[in-house]
Amino acid sequence: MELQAQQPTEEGGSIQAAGSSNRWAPTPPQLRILKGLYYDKGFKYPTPEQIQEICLHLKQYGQIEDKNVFFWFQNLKARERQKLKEFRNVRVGGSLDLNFGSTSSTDDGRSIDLNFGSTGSTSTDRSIDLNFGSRVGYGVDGSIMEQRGEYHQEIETLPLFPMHGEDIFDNMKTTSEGCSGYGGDSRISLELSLNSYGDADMA
Amino acid sequence: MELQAQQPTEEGGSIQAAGSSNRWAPTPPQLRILKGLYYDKGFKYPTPEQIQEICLHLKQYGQIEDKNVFFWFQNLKARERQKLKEFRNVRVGGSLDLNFGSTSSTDDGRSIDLNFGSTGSTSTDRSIDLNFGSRVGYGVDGSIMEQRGEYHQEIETLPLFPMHGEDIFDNMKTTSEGCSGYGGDSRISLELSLNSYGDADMA
DNA sequence: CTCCTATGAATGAACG
DNA sequence: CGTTCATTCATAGGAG
Repeated sequence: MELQAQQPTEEGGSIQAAGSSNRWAPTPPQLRILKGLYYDKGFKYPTPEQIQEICLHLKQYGQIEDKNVFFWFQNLKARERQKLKEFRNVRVGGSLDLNFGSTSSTDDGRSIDLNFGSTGSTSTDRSIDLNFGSRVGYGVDGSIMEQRGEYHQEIETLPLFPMHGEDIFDNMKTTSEGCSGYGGDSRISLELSLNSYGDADMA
Repeated sequence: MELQAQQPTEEGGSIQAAGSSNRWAPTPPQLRILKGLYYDKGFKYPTPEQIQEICLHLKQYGQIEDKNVFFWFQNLKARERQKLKEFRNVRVGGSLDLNFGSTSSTDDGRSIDLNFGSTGSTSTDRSIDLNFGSRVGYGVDGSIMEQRGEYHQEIETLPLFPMHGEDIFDNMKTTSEGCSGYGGDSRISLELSLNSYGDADMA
């Protein structure tokens, strides 16, 4: 939801001059850095803080926002995983020794030039059925989730509907785990030193 | 990649009614109601009972289950919180060295000038956006992430198979048989008489 | 110009 | 609850 008009108007200096494309596109330098982080450093799970830092630095090379960095990592991870998964399906029972880098994280592996299934190949058939079977039994009878309690910051007791006053569910999880208590603050110092990353994009 | 069965772009909307996708997609009316509850009434913490009732009413506008409502609220809350926290304690100061040996690191200081469009940030932000419907691009304001403690950094233990298919809802009432005590009395009258809440798309 | 691919973006679902 | 995964939508840019 939140389908808001994403007119880059807010930003005086958008990427492109006159609203050409509303979509962010990484500039070569930005791409180089991002790839460097991901492949060379194996940075696949940047924390929000790191994302901000990365974003800040990338701003030197062009307009960019946190979400762009966020999505970039998310997409890259997702796509790599997706392709790997497909491979597994293809080589079902097969003895093909696909010598792929196979998620060689924290090392090299940036030579991931997965290029298969291009142009009508019969195999690429992925069945997205993880034997769900009964699709979870959350019937209408009442699927309870973790509802912490009936006190928040301010219960407005909105009478959206009469609750009969009768407590139907008197036993929910009540997961009272005071989770989210990290408190820790470890400054990670990424000392990247790569200097070669085909600025000429890939392919 | 693989050929994605994309909508033939018939209607403006693109909701694969039922049977197509495994994933639930709110129909415009449902979305309107949900948003109305969340933004208009500030209803952000529905109890299990309320979730069921909401779900029940939303079924008039399309297939939907409890968990959908539950997730919808959860996601909206989470995302909204992310955006707000983004502006707070922007303690950058990490040592993220993004200078990959090239391109003069004109690090003229990391002035945290995250130019986020909507920097309102207030406690009562229940009027975030209700602009959708005119499918003319979407995108969001322009900010995500939040800064919290970081716990996983070098770990990238990717589970071979996330494997889900487990009943997310632990369970529900087990002995409260009285749940159906209001057989015909279930006058769940939600005040879903919201005003215009951007509601276009296909219906 | 049309078709196709790569990829940014959005969001439902799920994990810990 | 915050974060991550999975799936899908939409579009810029290249090939034909």
